[in-house]
Amino acid sequence: MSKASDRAYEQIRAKILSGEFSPGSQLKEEEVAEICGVSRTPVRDAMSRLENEMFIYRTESQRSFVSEWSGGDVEEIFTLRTMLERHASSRAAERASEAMIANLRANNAAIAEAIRQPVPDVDAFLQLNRLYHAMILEAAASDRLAMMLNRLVLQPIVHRTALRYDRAQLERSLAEHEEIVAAIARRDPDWAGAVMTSHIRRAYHVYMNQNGITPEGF
Amino acid sequence: MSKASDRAYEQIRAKILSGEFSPGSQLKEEEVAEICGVSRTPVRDAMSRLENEMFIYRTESQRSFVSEWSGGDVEEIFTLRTMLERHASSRAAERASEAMIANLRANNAAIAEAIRQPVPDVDAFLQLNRLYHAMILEAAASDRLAMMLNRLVLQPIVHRTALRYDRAQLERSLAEHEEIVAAIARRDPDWAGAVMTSHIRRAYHVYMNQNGITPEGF
DNA sequence: GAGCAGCTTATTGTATACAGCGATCACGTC
DNA sequence: GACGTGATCGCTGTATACAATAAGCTGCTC
Repeated sequence: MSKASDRAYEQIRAKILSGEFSPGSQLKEEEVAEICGVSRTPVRDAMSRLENEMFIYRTESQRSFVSEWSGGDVEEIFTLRTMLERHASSRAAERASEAMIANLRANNAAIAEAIRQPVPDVDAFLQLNRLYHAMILEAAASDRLAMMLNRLVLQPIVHRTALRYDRAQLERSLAEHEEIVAAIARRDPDWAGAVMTSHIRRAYHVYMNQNGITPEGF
Repeated sequence: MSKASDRAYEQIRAKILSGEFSPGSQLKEEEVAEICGVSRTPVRDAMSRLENEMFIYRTESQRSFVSEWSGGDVEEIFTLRTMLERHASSRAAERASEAMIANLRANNAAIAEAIRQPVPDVDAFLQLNRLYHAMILEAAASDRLAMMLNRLVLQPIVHRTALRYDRAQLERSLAEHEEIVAAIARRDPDWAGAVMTSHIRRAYHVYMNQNGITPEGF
């Protein structure tokens, strides 16, 4: 969107994720406006977006507070993501054009190059990974699905910076990406959906382990 | 939300659904503000909500237009609704408290009474029906699921006023509601999910028939 | 006559002032 | 001392004025 409103959005979001705005604390428009160096108008805009994304919630009297997240929320997000992404890849298997399939393959090749460096380029991996999921979503050709999923995917980035990737995990992720493309190319929605399901579920368990929520290995 | 912003939202939405704001036409904030008798501020609020619900879309230069709907959109909405409501009723089967189950049963009893009048009370049916789905959603205990589903359910009301209900259809709908509650009471998520799936799919086909999109009976 | 430059106008973005509503606290009453 | 009741104040909702940006038009050039 527009500049001031965007900057406000990014800043507030960053402060929530970093903990500077702690869970449960109240966000007052005027106060936030001063911090962001803009007026209340763009702040209100930003806050309504953040409310949609469930970073903040409002009481019945319209006061805003930073959402408090539990392990249950993380589970919920991944469960919904699983359902939606499975559906997206099934649809993609039915609808993707040859050009889209070629693009997916090219993306996977780029990922392979990024992670097979002497020291894997994790930033490049993450970016290409996002792009890959976005391409699947585009191939699914469902605006509403895209909207729901995008809102959801924004969220679990909470502790993302803390995630550690070893080479085996990166390779496994790539192998799944390739299998999904194969399933799409063969026009097999069940296959595509199944691989995507395990792809997301695995990501979920990696996430939970790394955040110490489930102590045992997998 | 607040009063002016809410009224603007309702008015704009109504005018879109009635066709007074025709698909593809531009909505200018000032113009709409005058029509609604409020200032641009609440209109902007309302329009951003409507954008979220995909009633309107914005160009890259931030101008707003009324969305143009196709049969594909309707299919998409029902498909997503099916997936989400199936999930909701499965979760409800795992989590609903005894009190909630009792409430669901009471609701179904109220529906029975409404539709078994000499002339069925369709308005009461529709309201109780909405309540029923809201209760399932509450029992599912997933805020994000609720948010997604609510945004989706708002939409297909497009031609709702045109829907005709005969007694057999109402009875069938009630029977499904009762079966879903039975499945929840038995804590059988697959059963609950399956009945809900067919419940929504049937509604979809009724809708399509009544709007003449699929000519053949079912 | 086609295409581009620059101006004009239409529309959205932001700031600010004021209105309204609910929360909170102080005071009085039982 | 607890609880209701009223006043104060803090925060959000709305209106309006102004700024910025993009679309469209006009007239110029080739």
